[in-house]
Amino acid sequence: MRILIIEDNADLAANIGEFLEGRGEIVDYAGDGISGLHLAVINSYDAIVLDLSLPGLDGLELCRRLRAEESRYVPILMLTSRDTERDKLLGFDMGADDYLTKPFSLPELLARLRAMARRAHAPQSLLQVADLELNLRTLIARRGERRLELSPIGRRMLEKLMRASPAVVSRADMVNAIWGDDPPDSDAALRTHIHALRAAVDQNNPVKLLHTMHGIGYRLAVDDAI
Amino acid sequence: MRILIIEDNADLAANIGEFLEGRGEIVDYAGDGISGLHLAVINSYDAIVLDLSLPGLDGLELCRRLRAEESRYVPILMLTSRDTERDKLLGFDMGADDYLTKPFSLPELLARLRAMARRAHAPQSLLQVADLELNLRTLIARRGERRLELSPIGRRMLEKLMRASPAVVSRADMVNAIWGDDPPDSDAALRTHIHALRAAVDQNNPVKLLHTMHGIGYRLAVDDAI
DNA sequence: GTCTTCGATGATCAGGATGCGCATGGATGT
DNA sequence: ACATCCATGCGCATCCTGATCATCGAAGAC
Repeated sequence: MRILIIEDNADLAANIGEFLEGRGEIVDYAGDGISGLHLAVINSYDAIVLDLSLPGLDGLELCRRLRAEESRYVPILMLTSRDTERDKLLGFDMGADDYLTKPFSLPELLARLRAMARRAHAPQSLLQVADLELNLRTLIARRGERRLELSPIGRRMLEKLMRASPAVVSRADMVNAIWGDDPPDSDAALRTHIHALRAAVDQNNPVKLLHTMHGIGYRLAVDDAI
Repeated sequence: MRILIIEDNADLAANIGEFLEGRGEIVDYAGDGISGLHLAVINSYDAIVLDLSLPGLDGLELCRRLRAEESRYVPILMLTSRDTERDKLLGFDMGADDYLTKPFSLPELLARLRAMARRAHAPQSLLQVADLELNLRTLIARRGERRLELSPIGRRMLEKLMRASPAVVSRADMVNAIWGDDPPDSDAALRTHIHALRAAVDQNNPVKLLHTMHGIGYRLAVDDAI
């Protein structure tokens, strides 16, 4: 998952971030509301951790503005300092999906983030394209009866491609989905991973699913599909 | 937006309704399938929230009957109680546009409703001229049943021509559409690409679509059209 | 009306640029 | 030690371009 942390307490943000990164998530940070909103609009996150009290633009206002955007829906988990704040929040209900009162345990934070993200994708928690399927809960991918061995990056690429299918995923979108703001220097890395993914998906199968759109990107679909 | 909620659980319906009204939406209620279907046919909603399990007429059946109507298409979001129910749904696919498994977050429900409504009014991503079509999402072009092999520049030229059809696209416009501010030195490049595009589109077909307007530009249309 | 003329366009091809697949080895973290 | 990731280098495929020659069409001369 790609997660945005909006939190002005640098120590807390670092704590959360290190923990999440240790569990294989990709984390971006924002120290204030303005830059947080900006990042949230620019990029596409699977979930946002948002502190209620922020300098500049507070959590409630940020939430409201983000929901006002007609763009993609992003699950938001709000952090509050005291129970009283939280109760007040529930009355207001500015559009957060879940709440957590400090102090909290990091494993619980992660669990809630995953639950939110899973619900957000609920109808598609089993992605299917032709005889290829990816279970987002177990993270197991299959092509027919054969189970595919994928690296974490390979899985994310596959997920991105399957969600977009049968549309094309541009190289830029793919790079952004995998590495976010910090892509590797050359684009050779993407080529290498595509190569590995293609080997996993299409090897030993006459029906090819992963197609290259020269100069544009990649596309996952049965060849003659629309 | 005007939204219809068909849900027999009065508490849940009230919850959803209050939330949506708090966000400025207009909400109608139905407590069972029969009255829900009636309301849906009489009025014109931007979206419908439909519980799968209903007394009298269940969600699937209601969905089917509503789709059988020759009237306006209404986006339907189906609520299901358990993942198992949802899996069954995916198999049946009775025409709902989206699914949400209880429990769900209200902001997400709203986001999905808005997304559905927006999608219902989405700009056409399939361009058509006679039996020629170009899918802008998959970037696949067809002439009848035959699939066309196009280069990136060929695709952009075709898109430009199809959008303009049946009007003429001047050479200057075409050059600008493809290369922008940095056109090639000679106009030979454009001629070459037009040649390639003509070969792809009109070869082996008595009905020619790509016409040259001498001294003006190019035009994509059936010969005898205006 | 017909012919002539010349600029505009079509057809074709080869060289060069670019994009991409693929194999390999080193770097990194666990 | 192992998996994973990423950079390098090579070779192939595709694409783009410019050159050249053939053809077409509009406009004026007769």
